[in-house]
Amino acid sequence: MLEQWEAEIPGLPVAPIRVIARILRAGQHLEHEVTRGLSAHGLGNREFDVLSALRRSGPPYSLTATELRHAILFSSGGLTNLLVRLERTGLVMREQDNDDRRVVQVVLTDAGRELQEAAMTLDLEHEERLLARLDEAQRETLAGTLQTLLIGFELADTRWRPRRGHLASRAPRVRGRLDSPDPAA
Amino acid sequence: MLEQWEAEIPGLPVAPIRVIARILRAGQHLEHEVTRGLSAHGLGNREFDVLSALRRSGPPYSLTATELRHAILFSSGGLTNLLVRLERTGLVMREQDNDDRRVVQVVLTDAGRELQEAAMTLDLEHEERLLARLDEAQRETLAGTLQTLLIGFELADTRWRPRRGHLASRAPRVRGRLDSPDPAA
DNA sequence: AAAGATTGACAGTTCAATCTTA
DNA sequence: TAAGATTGAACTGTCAATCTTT
Repeated sequence: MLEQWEAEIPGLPVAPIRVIARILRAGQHLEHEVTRGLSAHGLGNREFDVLSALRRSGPPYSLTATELRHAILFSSGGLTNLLVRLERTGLVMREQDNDDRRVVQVVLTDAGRELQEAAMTLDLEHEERLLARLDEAQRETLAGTLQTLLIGFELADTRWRPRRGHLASRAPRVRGRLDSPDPAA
Repeated sequence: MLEQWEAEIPGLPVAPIRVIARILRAGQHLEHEVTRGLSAHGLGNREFDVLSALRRSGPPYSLTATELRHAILFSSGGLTNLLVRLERTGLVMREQDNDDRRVVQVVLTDAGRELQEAAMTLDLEHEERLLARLDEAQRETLAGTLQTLLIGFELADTRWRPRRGHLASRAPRVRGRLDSPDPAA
């Protein structure tokens, strides 16, 4: 492809294509593969992302709709639809926040937690296979470089940037929620 | 995120997430950015991909629908719709192949070629800015590793694999087309 | 005013079924 | 029989407008 451009339009600054087009194309393949794996559980990619975000947030497995939007880079309306679907299948519940009645708390149900864990187990094996061609050093470097890229994107992109914390909250606690009874502590 | 998983489910083999989730997320950001840039020309991501594939194939700027499907990883029906849109706006033309009347040849019009070149100029500048945080060595390594990943995907995925050539034709010629008059040679 | 969520109109994608040609 | 392309149904996503709450 790069050879084609060089032959057609010599001197074209095609360098960024090598990185960006490949990320996009790899992303397409990966998304397709992951989706295929999840379909065994009747889940879509986005549904799984929501369940996973809730699961890893720890008890009480609850996040606000806005937090979820940032976690999965989704539009406001799109998330509402997603949550409606998940609620209809009994995987999450939506409830109004008592402190600020504008916000919706999304809570993972037991069924949702079980499904997420089953799906994740298979998904991780699948992902491991997809990376088979890379050795440990390559994965390490790749992960690091992507991290650098991502930090730039998330800082620059005003669309998804929350006002407080989120990316900045890499300090002590896993996720500082104020109202968690946190019975497991 | 990895810290959250480790805290919630110790020992979970989350390693692949570092790579795969980041590729997916970076892909989302990049797709969004590229789309934003192209919208100035009234083009979508996929439309631009089609025009670009045609442009870089060289004179006579013509590919079959199936070749385009592989170039942009698209479903059969999706491509038809895409081509209808592009034809309606006068950027490509579809014509039946004379040798095999099942196949459709897609030809870039002059207007399509001009629009592609204008859009690409801006897009490359934009992409360059998106990579600003990476130095030359990082880009080089990243491109190489992604290449390794992609080769694995494209070999394994029966969905998009053409019967002859395509990826396998990394030998002498850029793209071995049999019927090109190739006046530029 | 401004933020959070929802709604409805709209566009784009995939999938399965179909048609034509090899 | 099979391959290439098209069609139509169903789904999913974005966007702009709206409603409620702060």
